[in-house]
Amino acid sequence: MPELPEVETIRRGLSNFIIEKKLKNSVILCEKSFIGKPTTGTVKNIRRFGKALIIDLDNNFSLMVHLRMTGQLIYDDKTAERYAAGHPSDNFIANLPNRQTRVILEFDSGKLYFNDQRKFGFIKVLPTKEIENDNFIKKLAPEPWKMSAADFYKRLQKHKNSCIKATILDQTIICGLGNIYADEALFLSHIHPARKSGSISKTEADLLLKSARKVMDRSIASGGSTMATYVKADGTTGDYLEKFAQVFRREGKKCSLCGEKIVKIKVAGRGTHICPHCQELK
DNA sequence: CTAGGATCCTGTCAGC
DNA sequence: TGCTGACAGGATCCTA
Repeated sequence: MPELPEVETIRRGLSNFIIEKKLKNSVILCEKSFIGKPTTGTVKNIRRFGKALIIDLDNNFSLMVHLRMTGQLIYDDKTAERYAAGHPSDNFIANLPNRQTRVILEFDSGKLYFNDQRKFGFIKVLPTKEIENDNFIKKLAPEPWKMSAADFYKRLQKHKNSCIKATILDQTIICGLGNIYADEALFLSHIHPARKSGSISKTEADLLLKSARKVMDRSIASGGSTMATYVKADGTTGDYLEKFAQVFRREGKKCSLCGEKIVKIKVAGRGTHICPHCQELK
């Protein structure tokens, strides 16, 4: 579920609450959701690699958190408001723990709940120095801001027989986009998601890269695409979908550019939203 | 090596 | 009401 902007939003938000707090105990309610040996230590830093969140402790170990499709992190300190971010669903955070709570990280003050309906996500403990050698982390491609147009074009050519949407969803080709921002970036670029990557011109690749940066920049600036069902202690409410999304989950509504109806199709095995007029399948 | 589909898991919703 | 299949903001594994 959460894509790069959501994870970045979580990183920033959570930093306000758990930096310098001591992790004292890990309650593992679902074995599958916790990889490695539980550890204790004080939180020194929170980093992000693509959609993965890294919580560095002062004992040379780090917690890697990947929310995958339905993960949520909710920090609850009885003395403060609750901070919740991740997969949008209010019933997840109504009572804690609840039946979707997989792990509880207990700090010297407050608890961080890891909820995950589908159990695809995980928290993994590993030595801090090995984070960048982790199988998932080390394969990640650069994020759009760090990739040149020429490099991006070259990567598309390498996967010329895949459809462009599948290509930009592959984190080893370009890192950070998920289903929302892939659809939005392709719409802004007037590119049909089912086109072969090899058919994308240099000009189109350049526009697509810029669009990817743009949709994610906007989302980060508005606190992610999280819906207003969140309880956020810092007062922010992610509203990218309401404010900026042009196609995602807007099937049946009018395209903001031409007025034609947005339709939902299936591309690369994923629900995909397009304006059939603005995004022609050449 | 690439490309496409199945798969992990739980929950919800549309349609019969 | 009860059942069934499709689908879900991700990534990996298996096959050809």
